[in-house]
Amino acid sequence: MKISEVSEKYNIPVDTLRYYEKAGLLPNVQKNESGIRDYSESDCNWVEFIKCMRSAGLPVKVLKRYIDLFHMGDSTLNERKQILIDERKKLIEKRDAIQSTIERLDYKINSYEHTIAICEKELLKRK
Amino acid sequence: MKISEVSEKYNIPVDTLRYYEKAGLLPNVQKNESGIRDYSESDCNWVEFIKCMRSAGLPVKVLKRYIDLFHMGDSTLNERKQILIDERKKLIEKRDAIQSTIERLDYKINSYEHTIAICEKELLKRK
DNA sequence: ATACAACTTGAAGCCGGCTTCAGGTCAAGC
DNA sequence: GCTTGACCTGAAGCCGGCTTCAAGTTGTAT
Repeated sequence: MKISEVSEKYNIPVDTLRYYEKAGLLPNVQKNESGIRDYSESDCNWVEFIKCMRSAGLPVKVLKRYIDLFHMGDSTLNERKQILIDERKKLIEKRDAIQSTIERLDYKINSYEHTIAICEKELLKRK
Repeated sequence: MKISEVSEKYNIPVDTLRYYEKAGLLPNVQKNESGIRDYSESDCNWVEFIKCMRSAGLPVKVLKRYIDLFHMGDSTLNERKQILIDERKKLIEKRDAIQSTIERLDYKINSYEHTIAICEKELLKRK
C-alpha cells in the first residue's frame, strides 16, 4: 500500500505519516528499490492504533516507548501492560475533567437562555 | 489579593497568571501605585473559570473572545451563548474519543493479563 | 540600614506536534 | 522523450501554551 492510500484510508496527512515514521512509531515500513514506501497490513494496523491513541492525546513519546517494547518481545509484556494502565488512568482523569466542564457549560448555557428570555421581555415592554 | 496568594489558592504558577492577563483573559486586575497587582473577588472567579475551561482544553483564544464579549454587555448574550454551545459540542466529541480509547485500553490490558498468565505457565513448565 | 524575598516588565526560549520548504528522484500517460 | 504528478529527504518553520531570563523596583524582617 502506498503512502497516499494509507493517508486516504485513515484520513491522516502523508506528512504526518512520515513524521510518525521518523519519530519511531512505524519502524517496519518497507521501501522498494527506489525508496518508495510500501505499507503492509501490519503497518496499517499500527497506523490505525496510533491514530486512535493520538486522538485521545497519548503523547508520541509514550507511543514510541510502547512500540519499541513491543518489538523487543515477550520479556517486555509487563512493562507494556503498565504503560497502558498508566495511560488509561490519565485518560480517565482527563475524561472526568472534561465531563465536569461540560456540566458547567450546560449550566451556563441554561442561564443564558433565562437571561436572554428576560432581556427580550424587557425589549418588548419598551416597544 | 496578591498574585502569589491567587497562585497558591488555585494552584496556578504566577507566570501563568501574568500570561493569562497579557493574553487578555483578566482585563480588570488592578494595580496599586507601585504597580503591584491586587486581585478582586471577581478576578478570582474569572481565574477559577479560566482554570476549569483550560483544564478541559478550551483554547486561550476562545476564552479571550468570550471574556471580551462579556465586557461588552447584554448585546453579546447570544454570541456568548453560542460560543459555549460550540465548545460544549467539541468537548462531547473529545470525551467520547477518550472514552472509546479507554475501552480499547481496557481490552488490551485484559489481553495482556491473559498473555502474561500463559507465558508464566510456560516458564513454570520448563523448570 | 541592609539584606532578601516578592513583585514588576518585555523579550526570548522551550516543547510537542505537526507542516512546509527546497531540491531532488521516479513512474505513468501522451 | 517529455511532462506531470507522486514520491523521497533533511531542515526549517509554525502554533499554542506556557516558562524562563534579565534587569530592575518594592516591601518586610532583623
